[in-house]
Amino acid sequence: MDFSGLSEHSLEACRARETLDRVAEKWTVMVIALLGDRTKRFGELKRECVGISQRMLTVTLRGLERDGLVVRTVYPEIPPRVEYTLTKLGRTMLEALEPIIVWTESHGDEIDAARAAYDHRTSPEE
Amino acid sequence: MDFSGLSEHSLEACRARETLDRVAEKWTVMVIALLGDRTKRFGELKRECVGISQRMLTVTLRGLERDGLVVRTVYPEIPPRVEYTLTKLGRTMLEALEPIIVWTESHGDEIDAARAAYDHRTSPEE
DNA sequence: CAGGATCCCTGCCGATACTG
DNA sequence: CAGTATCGGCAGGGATCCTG
Repeated sequence: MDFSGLSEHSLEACRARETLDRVAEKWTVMVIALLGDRTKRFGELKRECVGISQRMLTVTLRGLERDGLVVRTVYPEIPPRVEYTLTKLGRTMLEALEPIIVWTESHGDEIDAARAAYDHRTSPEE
Repeated sequence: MDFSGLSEHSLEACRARETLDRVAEKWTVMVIALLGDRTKRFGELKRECVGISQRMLTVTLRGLERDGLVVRTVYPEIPPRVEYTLTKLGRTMLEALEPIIVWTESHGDEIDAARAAYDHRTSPEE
């Protein structure tokens, strides 16, 4: 594992953080993961992204489209139908995301435990 | 690659997102990566995290300590010396982070290009 | 040196209402 | 159905000043 690019060159690091901001955008990872299955419609994503607002789904999808991670296809029908699909770039990103997604799923408990222990140490009262 | 856990169970997905929020915290990834080299002092991290404020470095490190990803060691000297080290859990997280860090470094240009093309399509004026 | 405490402002994001 | 537009709260985070 070589992180010299990150730790030695601040420019590289800044660049990485810049791109990571996109990953960090609250709903990005979930939307990308949901589209990993297959092409989906707007309403479908909205249903599966529990808790997301209509506005944020739109904003997130626009951002992903802008970054070339997702393609948006509009079918001129009534009622309208819009489908979203991962691009090739989007799929490589999902692959790169997989380890950290798996990590969060398998280490969530450890973090909760560490957090509880920390909170108990710092404020044992109550 | 199986993301059925993410796409089929919204609870799992929520859980993952919750943990990912921590990863998303503006400086988390950079600090973790910088500590990947070796144990470092507060001032050292501050110098290497170009652009971070003193406050945010403190806040970030406290969060990481709380989550059991980093250990904080205070040496009772004058002037004070405080060192930060990745825990075992922290190192596994860094490993899981590596692919996406590498991805951002190697696909930054593609994203920039896609973005420029998108912006040109939607607002060609100027 | 390594922070704690304050002030303050920006922009993220949710809620709501409206449209092709 | 799949958006756009608008308003508003509030928390993330920067700048600054102070301390053991």
